[in-house]
Amino acid sequence: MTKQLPFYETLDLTLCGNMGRVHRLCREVVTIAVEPLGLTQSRWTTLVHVNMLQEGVTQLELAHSLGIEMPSLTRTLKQLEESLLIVRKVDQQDRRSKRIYFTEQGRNVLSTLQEKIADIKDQLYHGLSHEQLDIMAYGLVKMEENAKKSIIQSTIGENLNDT
Amino acid sequence: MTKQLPFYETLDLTLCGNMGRVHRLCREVVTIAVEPLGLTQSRWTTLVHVNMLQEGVTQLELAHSLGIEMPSLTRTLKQLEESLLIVRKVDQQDRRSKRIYFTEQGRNVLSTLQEKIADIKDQLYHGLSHEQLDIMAYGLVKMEENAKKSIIQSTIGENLNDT
DNA sequence: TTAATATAGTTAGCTTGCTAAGTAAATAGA
DNA sequence: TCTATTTACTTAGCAAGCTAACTATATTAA
Repeated sequence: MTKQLPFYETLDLTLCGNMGRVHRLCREVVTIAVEPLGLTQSRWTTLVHVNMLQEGVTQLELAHSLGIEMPSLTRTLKQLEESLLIVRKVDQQDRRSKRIYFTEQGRNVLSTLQEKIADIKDQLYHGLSHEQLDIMAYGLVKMEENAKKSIIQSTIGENLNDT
Repeated sequence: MTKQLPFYETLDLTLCGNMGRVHRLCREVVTIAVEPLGLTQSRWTTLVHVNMLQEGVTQLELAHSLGIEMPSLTRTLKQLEESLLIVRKVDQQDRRSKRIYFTEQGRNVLSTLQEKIADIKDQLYHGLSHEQLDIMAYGLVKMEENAKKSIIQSTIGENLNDT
Protein backbone atom coordinates (compact mmCIF):
# COMPACT_ATOMS: atom_id res chain seq x y z
CA MET A 1 0.00 0.00 0.00
CA THR A 2 2.78 2.39 0.81
CA LYS A 3 5.72 1.35 -1.36
CA GLN A 4 5.59 1.47 -5.10
CA LEU A 5 8.80 2.39 -6.87
CA PRO A 6 12.30 0.93 -6.65
CA PHE A 7 13.93 4.17 -5.53
CA TYR A 8 17.36 2.68 -5.28
CA GLU A 9 17.15 1.57 -8.90
CA THR A 10 15.49 4.74 -10.14
CA LEU A 11 18.08 6.97 -8.57
CA ASP A 12 20.87 4.80 -9.87
CA LEU A 13 20.52 6.73 -13.09
CA THR A 14 19.14 10.14 -12.19
CA LEU A 15 20.59 10.50 -8.71
CA CYS A 16 19.21 13.63 -7.10
CA GLY A 17 17.34 14.79 -10.20
CA ASN A 18 13.98 13.71 -8.76
CA MET A 19 14.51 15.90 -5.76
CA GLY A 20 15.32 18.88 -7.90
CA ARG A 21 12.18 18.37 -9.97
CA VAL A 22 9.89 18.02 -6.93
CA HIS A 23 11.52 21.04 -5.35
CA ARG A 24 10.92 23.17 -8.46
CA LEU A 25 7.29 22.03 -8.65
CA CYS A 26 6.53 22.71 -4.97
CA ARG A 27 8.17 26.10 -5.27
CA GLU A 28 6.00 26.83 -8.29
CA VAL A 29 2.82 25.97 -6.36
CA VAL A 30 3.64 28.45 -3.60
CA THR A 31 4.81 31.08 -6.05
CA ILE A 32 1.51 30.91 -7.95
CA ALA A 33 -0.41 31.27 -4.68
CA VAL A 34 1.58 34.25 -3.39
CA GLU A 35 1.92 36.00 -6.75
CA PRO A 36 -0.81 38.55 -5.83
CA LEU A 37 1.46 39.60 -2.94
CA GLY A 38 4.27 40.33 -5.40
CA LEU A 39 6.53 37.70 -3.83
CA THR A 40 8.91 35.36 -5.60
CA GLN A 41 10.20 32.12 -4.07
CA SER A 42 13.36 33.56 -2.54
CA ARG A 43 11.44 36.51 -1.09
CA TRP A 44 8.66 34.59 0.62
CA THR A 45 11.11 32.00 1.94
CA THR A 46 13.24 34.75 3.41
CA LEU A 47 10.27 36.43 5.11
CA VAL A 48 9.24 33.12 6.69
CA HIS A 49 12.75 32.55 8.04
CA VAL A 50 13.09 36.08 9.45
CA ASN A 51 9.89 35.48 11.37
CA MET A 52 11.04 32.02 12.47
CA LEU A 53 14.38 33.32 13.84
CA GLN A 54 12.75 36.49 15.26
CA GLU A 55 13.19 40.04 14.05
CA GLY A 56 16.64 41.49 14.67
CA VAL A 57 18.37 38.44 13.20
CA THR A 58 21.68 39.12 11.44
CA GLN A 59 22.19 38.36 7.77
CA LEU A 60 24.74 35.67 8.60
CA GLU A 61 22.32 33.82 10.89
CA LEU A 62 19.62 34.14 8.26
CA ALA A 63 21.79 32.82 5.42
CA HIS A 64 22.73 29.83 7.55
CA SER A 65 19.10 29.08 8.38
CA LEU A 66 18.08 29.33 4.71
CA GLY A 67 21.01 27.14 3.65
CA ILE A 68 22.20 29.67 1.08
CA GLU A 69 25.34 31.81 0.75
CA MET A 70 25.56 35.44 1.75
CA PRO A 71 25.60 36.94 -1.76
CA SER A 72 22.33 35.16 -2.63
CA LEU A 73 20.76 36.55 0.52
CA THR A 74 22.11 40.06 -0.01
CA ARG A 75 20.26 40.32 -3.30
CA THR A 76 16.96 39.05 -1.88
CA LEU A 77 17.14 41.39 1.12
CA LYS A 78 17.82 44.30 -1.18
CA GLN A 79 14.65 43.48 -3.12
CA LEU A 80 12.59 43.07 0.07
CA GLU A 81 13.89 46.39 1.36
CA GLU A 82 13.02 48.09 -1.93
CA SER A 83 9.47 46.66 -1.67
CA LEU A 84 9.30 48.23 1.81
CA LEU A 85 8.66 44.88 3.54
CA ILE A 86 11.80 44.89 5.73
CA VAL A 87 14.51 47.27 6.92
CA ARG A 88 18.18 46.54 7.57
CA LYS A 89 19.75 48.35 10.54
CA VAL A 90 23.48 48.41 11.33
CA ASP A 91 24.21 46.80 14.70
CA GLN A 92 25.75 49.49 16.92
CA GLN A 93 27.66 46.89 18.99
CA ASP A 94 29.28 45.41 15.87
CA ARG A 95 29.01 47.89 13.05
CA ARG A 96 29.96 45.25 10.45
CA SER A 97 26.70 43.35 10.85
CA LYS A 98 23.16 44.33 9.91
CA ARG A 99 19.96 43.23 11.62
CA ILE A 100 16.67 42.61 9.84
CA TYR A 101 13.28 44.01 10.94
CA PHE A 102 9.79 43.87 9.39
CA THR A 103 7.96 47.02 8.39
CA GLU A 104 4.26 47.36 9.22
CA GLN A 105 3.47 46.32 5.64
CA GLY A 106 5.91 43.43 5.92
CA ARG A 107 4.08 42.03 8.93
CA ASN A 108 0.76 42.19 7.06
CA VAL A 109 2.19 40.39 4.05
CA LEU A 110 3.73 37.75 6.33
CA SER A 111 0.41 36.91 7.94
CA THR A 112 -1.39 36.44 4.59
CA LEU A 113 1.57 34.42 3.42
CA GLN A 114 1.44 32.07 6.39
CA GLU A 115 -2.24 31.29 5.81
CA LYS A 116 -1.56 30.39 2.18
CA ILE A 117 1.43 28.24 3.07
CA ALA A 118 -0.62 26.26 5.58
CA ASP A 119 -3.19 25.44 2.88
CA ILE A 120 -0.52 24.42 0.40
CA LYS A 121 1.30 22.24 2.89
CA ASP A 122 -1.87 20.17 3.30
CA GLN A 123 -2.21 19.81 -0.47
CA LEU A 124 1.40 18.78 -1.06
CA TYR A 125 1.53 16.21 1.75
CA HIS A 126 -1.87 14.74 0.86
CA GLY A 127 -1.76 10.95 0.86
CA LEU A 128 1.39 10.76 3.00
CA SER A 129 1.39 9.70 6.65
CA HIS A 130 3.36 11.45 9.38
CA GLU A 131 5.47 8.32 9.59
CA GLN A 132 6.35 8.44 5.91
CA LEU A 133 7.12 12.15 6.14
CA ASP A 134 9.40 11.48 9.11
CA ILE A 135 11.33 8.89 7.14
CA MET A 136 11.70 11.34 4.27
CA ALA A 137 13.03 13.95 6.70
CA TYR A 138 15.49 11.47 8.12
CA GLY A 139 16.63 10.53 4.64
CA LEU A 140 17.10 14.15 3.62
CA VAL A 141 19.13 14.91 6.76
CA LYS A 142 21.23 11.79 6.24
CA MET A 143 21.92 12.60 2.60
CA GLU A 144 22.80 16.17 3.54
CA GLU A 145 25.33 14.88 6.09
CA ASN A 146 26.78 12.40 3.59
CA ALA A 147 27.05 15.08 0.92
CA LYS A 148 28.78 17.53 3.26
CA LYS A 149 31.20 14.85 4.40
CA SER A 150 32.03 14.04 0.79
CA ILE A 151 32.55 17.70 -0.12
CA ILE A 152 34.88 18.19 2.85
CA GLN A 153 36.96 15.19 1.81
CA SER A 154 37.27 16.54 -1.74
CA THR A 155 38.48 19.84 -0.32
CA ILE A 156 41.13 18.10 1.81
CA GLY A 157 42.28 16.21 -1.28
CA GLU A 158 42.75 19.52 -3.09
CA ASN A 159 44.83 21.01 -0.27
CA LEU A 160 47.12 17.98 -0.18
CA ASN A 161 47.78 18.45 -3.89
CA ASP A 162 48.89 22.02 -3.19
CA THR A 163 51.80 20.96 -0.97
CA MET B 1 16.74 3.95 15.29
CA THR B 2 15.43 5.21 12.00
CA LYS B 3 13.28 8.22 12.84
CA GLN B 4 14.69 11.33 14.36
CA LEU B 5 13.20 14.60 13.19
CA PRO B 6 9.61 15.82 13.13
CA PHE B 7 9.50 16.36 9.37
CA TYR B 8 5.92 17.47 9.37
CA GLU B 9 6.77 20.19 11.87
CA THR B 10 10.05 21.13 10.28
CA LEU B 11 8.53 21.59 6.87
CA ASP B 12 5.67 23.55 8.34
CA LEU B 13 7.99 26.52 8.17
CA THR B 14 10.44 25.84 5.38
CA LEU B 15 8.25 23.69 3.13
CA CYS B 16 10.36 22.31 0.30
CA GLY B 17 13.48 24.27 1.22
CA ASN B 18 15.16 21.18 2.68
CA MET B 19 14.76 19.37 -0.58
CA GLY B 20 16.32 22.22 -2.51
CA ARG B 21 19.28 22.33 -0.17
CA VAL B 22 19.94 18.58 -0.33
CA HIS B 23 19.56 18.68 -4.10
CA ARG B 24 22.13 21.48 -4.40
CA LEU B 25 24.56 19.62 -2.14
CA CYS B 26 24.27 16.28 -3.97
CA ARG B 27 24.69 18.07 -7.26
CA GLU B 28 27.82 19.73 -5.92
CA VAL B 29 29.32 16.36 -4.90
CA VAL B 30 28.91 14.97 -8.41
CA THR B 31 30.08 18.18 -10.02
CA ILE B 32 33.31 18.13 -7.98
CA ALA B 33 33.92 14.52 -8.99
CA VAL B 34 33.33 15.04 -12.70
CA GLU B 35 35.05 18.42 -12.93
CA PRO B 36 38.17 16.87 -14.53
CA LEU B 37 35.88 15.78 -17.37
CA GLY B 38 34.79 19.39 -17.90
CA LEU B 39 31.17 18.59 -17.09
CA THR B 40 28.71 20.72 -15.16
CA GLN B 41 25.59 19.32 -13.49
CA SER B 42 23.25 19.92 -16.42
CA ARG B 43 25.73 18.40 -18.86
CA TRP B 44 26.44 15.16 -17.03
CA THR B 45 22.75 14.70 -16.21
CA THR B 46 21.89 15.10 -19.87
CA LEU B 47 24.51 12.59 -20.99
CA VAL B 48 23.18 10.01 -18.51
CA HIS B 49 19.62 10.49 -19.77
CA VAL B 50 20.59 10.25 -23.45
CA ASN B 51 22.20 6.91 -22.68
CA MET B 52 19.20 5.80 -20.61
CA LEU B 53 16.69 6.57 -23.39
CA GLN B 54 19.07 5.28 -26.09
CA GLU B 55 20.86 7.28 -28.76
CA GLY B 56 18.58 8.80 -31.39
CA VAL B 57 16.22 10.21 -28.78
CA THR B 58 14.51 13.50 -29.74
CA GLN B 59 15.00 16.68 -27.73
CA LEU B 60 11.36 16.66 -26.65
CA GLU B 61 11.59 13.13 -25.25
CA LEU B 62 14.81 14.06 -23.50
CA ALA B 63 13.40 17.24 -21.94
CA HIS B 64 10.46 15.25 -20.62
CA SER B 65 12.71 12.60 -19.12
CA LEU B 66 14.91 15.23 -17.46
CA GLY B 67 11.85 17.09 -16.15
CA ILE B 68 13.03 20.40 -17.60
CA GLU B 69 11.68 22.71 -20.31
CA MET B 70 12.94 22.80 -23.87
CA PRO B 71 14.86 26.08 -23.68
CA SER B 72 16.90 24.80 -20.73
CA LEU B 73 17.75 21.67 -22.69
CA THR B 74 18.57 23.56 -25.88
CA ARG B 75 21.31 25.46 -24.06
CA THR B 76 22.84 22.34 -22.52
CA LEU B 77 22.81 20.42 -25.82
CA LYS B 78 24.46 23.34 -27.56
CA GLN B 79 27.29 23.22 -24.98
CA LEU B 80 27.62 19.44 -25.29
CA GLU B 81 27.77 19.72 -29.07
CA GLU B 82 30.43 22.44 -28.84
CA SER B 83 32.48 20.15 -26.55
CA LEU B 84 32.18 17.46 -29.27
CA LEU B 85 30.48 14.96 -26.94
CA ILE B 86 27.20 14.67 -28.92
CA VAL B 87 25.78 15.54 -32.33
CA ARG B 88 22.24 16.65 -33.25
CA LYS B 89 20.84 15.32 -36.55
CA VAL B 90 17.62 16.52 -38.16
CA ASP B 91 15.07 13.68 -38.43
CA GLN B 92 14.37 13.19 -42.16
CA GLN B 93 10.86 11.83 -41.45
CA ASP B 94 9.92 14.94 -39.44
CA ARG B 95 12.33 17.72 -40.25
CA ARG B 96 11.17 19.77 -37.24
CA SER B 97 12.72 17.40 -34.74
CA LYS B 98 16.36 16.65 -33.99
CA ARG B 99 17.82 13.39 -32.71
CA ILE B 100 20.78 13.10 -30.33
CA TYR B 101 23.79 10.82 -30.84
CA PHE B 102 27.05 10.37 -28.91
CA THR B 103 30.41 10.99 -30.54
CA GLU B 104 33.27 8.55 -29.95
CA GLN B 105 34.63 10.96 -27.32
CA GLY B 106 31.15 11.29 -25.80
CA ARG B 107 30.92 7.55 -25.25
CA ASN B 108 34.31 7.53 -23.52
CA VAL B 109 33.30 10.37 -21.21
CA LEU B 110 30.00 8.64 -20.43
CA SER B 111 31.70 5.48 -19.28
CA THR B 112 34.08 7.30 -16.89
CA LEU B 113 31.10 9.29 -15.69
CA GLN B 114 29.07 6.21 -14.87
CA GLU B 115 31.85 4.74 -12.74
CA LYS B 116 32.10 7.95 -10.71
CA ILE B 117 28.34 8.19 -10.26
CA ALA B 118 28.17 4.63 -8.93
CA ASP B 119 30.76 5.49 -6.25
CA ILE B 120 28.96 8.69 -5.26
CA LYS B 121 25.60 6.97 -5.07
CA ASP B 122 27.00 4.64 -2.41
CA GLN B 123 28.39 7.59 -0.44
CA LEU B 124 25.17 9.61 -0.56
CA TYR B 125 22.87 6.75 0.41
CA HIS B 126 25.20 5.52 3.18
CA GLY B 127 23.25 4.75 6.35
CA LEU B 128 19.90 4.42 4.55
CA SER B 129 18.17 1.10 3.96
CA HIS B 130 16.50 0.15 0.68
CA GLU B 131 13.20 0.29 2.50
CA GLN B 132 13.79 3.87 3.65
CA LEU B 133 14.90 4.88 0.15
CA ASP B 134 11.75 3.32 -1.30
CA ILE B 135 9.59 5.37 1.06
CA MET B 136 11.46 8.50 0.05
CA ALA B 137 10.85 7.67 -3.61
CA TYR B 138 7.18 7.12 -2.94
CA GLY B 139 6.98 10.43 -1.08
CA LEU B 140 8.69 12.31 -3.87
CA VAL B 141 6.39 10.82 -6.52
CA LYS B 142 3.33 11.59 -4.37
CA MET B 143 4.41 15.18 -3.78
CA GLU B 144 5.12 15.59 -7.47
CA GLU B 145 1.59 14.39 -8.29
CA ASN B 146 0.07 16.67 -5.66
CA ALA B 147 2.04 19.66 -6.91
CA LYS B 148 1.06 19.05 -10.53
CA LYS B 149 -2.61 18.68 -9.55
CA SER B 150 -2.42 21.96 -7.65
CA ILE B 151 -0.77 23.79 -10.55
CA ILE B 152 -3.41 22.51 -12.98
CA GLN B 153 -6.19 23.74 -10.72
CA SER B 154 -4.59 27.19 -10.49
CA THR B 155 -4.45 27.31 -14.27
CA ILE B 156 -8.15 26.40 -14.55
CA GLY B 157 -8.95 29.15 -12.07
CA GLU B 158 -7.10 31.65 -14.25
CA ASN B 159 -9.01 30.64 -17.37
CA LEU B 160 -12.36 31.01 -15.59
CA ASN B 161 -11.40 34.55 -14.63
CA ASP B 162 -10.79 35.34 -18.29
CA THR B 163 -14.44 34.72 -19.31
C1' DT C 1 -4.67 23.83 -53.09
C1' DT C 2 -4.36 27.17 -49.87
C1' DA C 3 -5.00 29.15 -45.35
C1' DA C 4 -5.15 28.19 -40.29
C1' DT C 5 -3.42 25.73 -36.56
C1' DA C 6 -0.20 22.85 -34.10
C1' DT C 7 4.41 21.21 -33.00
C1' DA C 8 9.81 21.06 -32.46
C1' DG C 9 13.22 23.74 -31.61
C1' DT C 10 15.56 28.41 -30.77
C1' DT C 11 16.46 33.06 -28.81
C1' DA C 12 16.10 36.63 -25.35
C1' DG C 13 15.81 37.83 -20.93
C1' DC C 14 14.31 36.84 -15.86
C1' DT C 15 15.25 34.39 -11.15
C1' DT C 16 18.08 32.63 -7.81
C1' DG C 17 21.61 29.59 -6.68
C1' DC C 18 26.94 30.01 -6.77
C1' DT C 19 32.26 31.71 -6.41
C1' DA C 20 35.76 35.29 -6.44
C1' DA C 21 37.20 39.53 -5.22
C1' DG C 22 36.28 44.01 -2.87
C1' DT C 23 35.13 47.29 1.36
C1' DA C 24 34.74 48.49 6.10
C1' DA C 25 34.86 47.28 10.86
C1' DA C 26 36.73 44.42 14.64
C1' DT C 27 40.37 41.83 16.73
C1' DA C 28 45.14 40.03 17.51
C1' DG C 29 50.12 40.49 17.60
C1' DA C 30 54.52 43.15 17.39
C1' DT D 1 49.85 51.97 19.14
C1' DC D 2 50.08 50.43 14.69
C1' DT D 3 50.00 46.71 11.41
C1' DA D 4 47.97 42.13 10.00
C1' DT D 5 44.29 39.14 10.01
C1' DT D 6 39.62 37.98 10.35
C1' DT D 7 34.79 38.89 9.77
C1' DA D 8 30.16 40.80 7.81
C1' DC D 9 28.50 42.31 4.02
C1' DT D 10 28.53 43.82 -1.07
C1' DT D 11 29.47 43.64 -6.05
C1' DA D 12 30.24 41.33 -10.40
C1' DG D 13 29.54 37.75 -13.15
C1' DC D 14 28.54 32.51 -14.07
C1' DA D 15 25.06 28.28 -14.09
C1' DA D 16 20.84 26.47 -15.04
C1' DG D 17 16.08 26.62 -14.15
C1' DC D 18 12.00 29.35 -16.22
C1' DT D 19 8.40 32.00 -19.60
C1' DA D 20 7.34 34.59 -23.79
C1' DA D 21 7.88 35.18 -28.33
C1' DC D 22 10.13 33.69 -32.63
C1' DT D 23 11.14 30.36 -36.98
C1' DA D 24 10.38 26.43 -39.65
C1' DT D 25 7.98 22.38 -40.59
C1' DA D 26 3.78 19.42 -40.43
C1' DT D 27 -1.09 18.79 -40.26
C1' DT D 28 -5.93 20.00 -40.73
C1' DA D 29 -9.91 22.25 -42.79
C1' DA D 30 -12.17 25.19 -46.29
